Amino acid sequence: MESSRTRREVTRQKLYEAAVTLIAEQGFSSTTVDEIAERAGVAKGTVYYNFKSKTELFEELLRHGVGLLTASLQAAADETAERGGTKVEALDAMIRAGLGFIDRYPAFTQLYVAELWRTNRAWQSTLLVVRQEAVAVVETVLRDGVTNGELSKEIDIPLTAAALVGMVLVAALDWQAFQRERTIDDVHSALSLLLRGRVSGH
Amino acid sequence: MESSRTRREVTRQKLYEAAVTLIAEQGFSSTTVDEIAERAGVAKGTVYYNFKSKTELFEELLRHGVGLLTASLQAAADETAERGGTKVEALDAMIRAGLGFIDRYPAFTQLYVAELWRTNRAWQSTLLVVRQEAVAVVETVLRDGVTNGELSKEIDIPLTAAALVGMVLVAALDWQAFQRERTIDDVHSALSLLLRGRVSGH
DNA sequence: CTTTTTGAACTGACCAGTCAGTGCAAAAAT
DNA sequence: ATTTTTGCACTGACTGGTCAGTTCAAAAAG
Repeated sequence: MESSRTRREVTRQKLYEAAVTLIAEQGFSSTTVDEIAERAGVAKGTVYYNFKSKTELFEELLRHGVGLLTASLQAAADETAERGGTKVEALDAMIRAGLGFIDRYPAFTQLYVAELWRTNRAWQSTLLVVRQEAVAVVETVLRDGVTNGELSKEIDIPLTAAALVGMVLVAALDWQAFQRERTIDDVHSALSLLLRGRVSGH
Repeated sequence: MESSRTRREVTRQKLYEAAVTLIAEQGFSSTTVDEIAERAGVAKGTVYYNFKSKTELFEELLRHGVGLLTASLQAAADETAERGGTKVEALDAMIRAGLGFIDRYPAFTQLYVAELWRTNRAWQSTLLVVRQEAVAVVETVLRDGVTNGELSKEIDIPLTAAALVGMVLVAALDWQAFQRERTIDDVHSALSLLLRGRVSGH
């Protein structure tokens, strides 16, 4: 049972990995279950032994991926706080963590962005929950920064959080897709400059 | 002849409008040609009379939409220049124009973002061209700002342009999807603050 | 002995694209 | 003035193929 959970775990992981790249490339509907099974090196029957349906496989994939992202953002924020860093430093660390995540799981990010704002989809409610968890991490840091006077009281927390997340997401996807020659540090510096307001002026 | 060209034009426009919302909601593959035809109030054959294929309809839709966006960004930049405004003001005006566009065509924006970073798709090359046109407008303003000393020489133009576009896109889509009660001015102020570096400090 | 996986065959719904035919308005012929 | 022709725009039933999901007996893993 202990060992069987492991075997099952391994198969599920292989299926996640196969599904995430295929769906990122082609979208959910034009990715077939046969393709996923083949890429994972597993029989089609196994997919249905492990997941109720193609949709359920996808929903669990979303939960799994956003869980990793949220944990990584939270860890970056916590480390900065422990070191006694400022909130801007925490945001900076979170940008870096976000970039690291996207670098490690570009397909997942792509797929997440592609699905996030769609309405009328089976997994809409799953996405809503999962998005809220991720955005909440950023919002909390912003709120703390305003409370302790480090950040301007004028900022609109939910909108600024969304804008920051968007800035990182889009810059990173663009980097992956169109500007491969850049290093993660290049991207991080560009975003850091924007965050710290050093674009205009000097 | 005059009237027949108009009739075709009207039908195509109806098909664009039907396709854009359906594809934004459901994605390209799970939107059927029958649905598009029904929503447009025409027969399925009419779709194929007007477009070679479902894919071609979609590609022309992309060209059409991004054309509108690019024109609107360019107009904002030009107006600011004519008034003798600064480059930061021009960027600010472009943010506003971008938000206006997204407000007017939310479905199009959604669909554009969902498709932009997908690889291995039939319309990849169309998207590449069309994206470049839009980003180039922002890059030009940034470049001019650096040249005339108004913007920091340290900024990385392509990455900063991508980040700015991303900030606007994601904040606006989030506004449309999750924060409907906000006005366009709220969103604009939040983004303007970020652009002008007034988030940290005062 | 139980859990998990295999693989192949099958079903039934669904869908992109086709095509023979309709309607109609303007041009040409009478 | 009336009839005939032309061709554009559109129609919708039909086809050939695809794919999610099922079934199951047998094998492998533990």
